[in-house]
Amino acid sequence: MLMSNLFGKTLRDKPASANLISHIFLLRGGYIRNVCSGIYSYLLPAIKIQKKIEAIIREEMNRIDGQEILMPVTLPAELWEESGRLKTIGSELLRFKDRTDRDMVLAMTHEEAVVHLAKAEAKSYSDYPFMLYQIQTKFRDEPRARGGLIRVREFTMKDAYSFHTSQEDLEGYYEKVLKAYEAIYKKVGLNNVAAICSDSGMMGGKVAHEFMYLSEAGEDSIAFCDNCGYKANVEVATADIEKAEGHEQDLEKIHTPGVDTIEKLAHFFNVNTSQTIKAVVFKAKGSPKPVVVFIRGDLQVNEAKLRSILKAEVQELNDLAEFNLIKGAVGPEKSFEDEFNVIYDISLSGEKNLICGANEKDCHLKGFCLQRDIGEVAFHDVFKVDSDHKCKQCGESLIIRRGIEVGNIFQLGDKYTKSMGMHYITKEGSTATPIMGCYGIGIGRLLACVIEENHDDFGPIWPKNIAPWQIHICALDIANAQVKSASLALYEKLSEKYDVLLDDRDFSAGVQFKDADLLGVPVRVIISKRNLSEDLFEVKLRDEENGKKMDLDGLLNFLSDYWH
RNA sequence: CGAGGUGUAGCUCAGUUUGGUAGAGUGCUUGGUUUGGGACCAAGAUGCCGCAGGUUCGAGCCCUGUCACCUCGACCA
Repeated sequence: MLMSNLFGKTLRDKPASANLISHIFLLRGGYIRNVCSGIYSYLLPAIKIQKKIEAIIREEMNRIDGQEILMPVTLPAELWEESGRLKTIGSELLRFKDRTDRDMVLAMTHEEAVVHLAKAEAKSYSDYPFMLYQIQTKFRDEPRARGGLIRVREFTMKDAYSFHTSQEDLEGYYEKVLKAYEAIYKKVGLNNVAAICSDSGMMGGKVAHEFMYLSEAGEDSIAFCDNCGYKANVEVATADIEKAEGHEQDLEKIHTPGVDTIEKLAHFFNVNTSQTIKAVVFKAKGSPKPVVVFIRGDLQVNEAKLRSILKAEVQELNDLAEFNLIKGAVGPEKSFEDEFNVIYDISLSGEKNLICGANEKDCHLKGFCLQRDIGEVAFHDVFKVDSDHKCKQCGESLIIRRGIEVGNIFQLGDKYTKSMGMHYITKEGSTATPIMGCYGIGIGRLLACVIEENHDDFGPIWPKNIAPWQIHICALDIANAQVKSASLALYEKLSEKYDVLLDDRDFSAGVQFKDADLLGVPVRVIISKRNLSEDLFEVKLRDEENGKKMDLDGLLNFLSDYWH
């Protein structure tokens, strides 16, 4: 490839719309261009990298007996009706009608499509197990795109689906996928990835792992115990809060937006406001009753946990007026539970940790004992783990780190096969429902994360396996006939074995070097009058400060060694 | 959906206070001088000042509405 023919320009300035390292370099280097929020065009360098990432993924998927298929992006809404997700998924699923007024969707994931495909083929136990995967466009109408390729609305995803006749078989295969994923991240040059237990969210199912690239730029929070290895997304993480330090000493720091709420709720318990308990009120989608969560004063409510207990979307309420709480709608003859969906956090279950009420404007008092003052109740784990909490397994302090989700794997069970009526005949001749796993990797996001992990001040430093080109030749002063002929000769020679980019533009050394940095090719060969006068080529590796001079044979040996 | 911010040349941004001929740098085109970390000189091209109404003799600037984009939150395979 001649750089004079390469479509797309590098940018000198940091684009105003970008703040994240990967986003800045992707724009500055001419890898991607924005079309509208969360939707990008990919230019040649990004395509070349993406294809190499895809090749690595294909290799690993094939290794665990995956079969590549390709399903459509456009699906009839009936399929989603069957699984029930047409209703349960909100506006992130793009819906539209075709010319005959038929309801259609743009697939954001392909469980429905793959079950539709598989149920017509896999009729016998002997057809199982099998795994199908594709690398294909997904559309998710995200409420807010962010960070360049980190969070987009249209993207390429590898999604895989496995089908099994037993939970044991699924679990065994799930382990294989987990290993394959670890191999993929390692091969693309992303080392700082942790597999952690996660909330299965809208996908359903029980066991799920997220692969988190740990980075300050991350959108998720993960609780780690560096002592015993416990790790979990804060959405599902738990801790030994009885051993939390300092929650009593820190009382004055505790901020409670709902103090007003607490006071107004207090009389239902026949306690005065100096003994109230921290209460946080939520609205649950589809339920007329407000949800009241009682929790220790130094803890926050984890809305993800609450959502999974209630199996409904929740939204915190700061204004209770709309629920007639205060207007006497609840009299002493009615119990609190009649009017509210009450959740007691497990932080209230210990005798020792007597909680907290509001006596001053925005803090809690200790001295409230739930079991003594209210009576026996059931408790749920609804609190949000924080960094001063102690690991439940070993008692050491937990650390909260940020992460970007670069993949996930789920044991789906029969959620889709059952709802969509997929069956097979067992060895004994009876009918059974297969169970599924599903496994995803967002490729663009992975590419962006590789930049987050591999860059310097001047641009990305692409790992060998996914670099857009193998060798980048800088021809300094190509207007000089000697430089020109030497550059073209070397370009042709190296192109026999390698994927080479030749900067044949008559630009100053500085411009060529800056652009080369932005393209991040691992090996740079510099041809100049100065080097030619010694009959030498200069080789500079992208991740090293200084170059080395060598003759043609030395160069060829070096390259064949480097790219074995 | 909640809070905040920004829309002026391909890109980065000034100009808006106090209404009066549309600006700079960079990029682009041409010619010349240069050639080891975004060189220099000269000449050029490039704008529905996001869009729509309104006020005014006159609007990039004031008013109203609207759209888009960015950040934080909410949501998220």
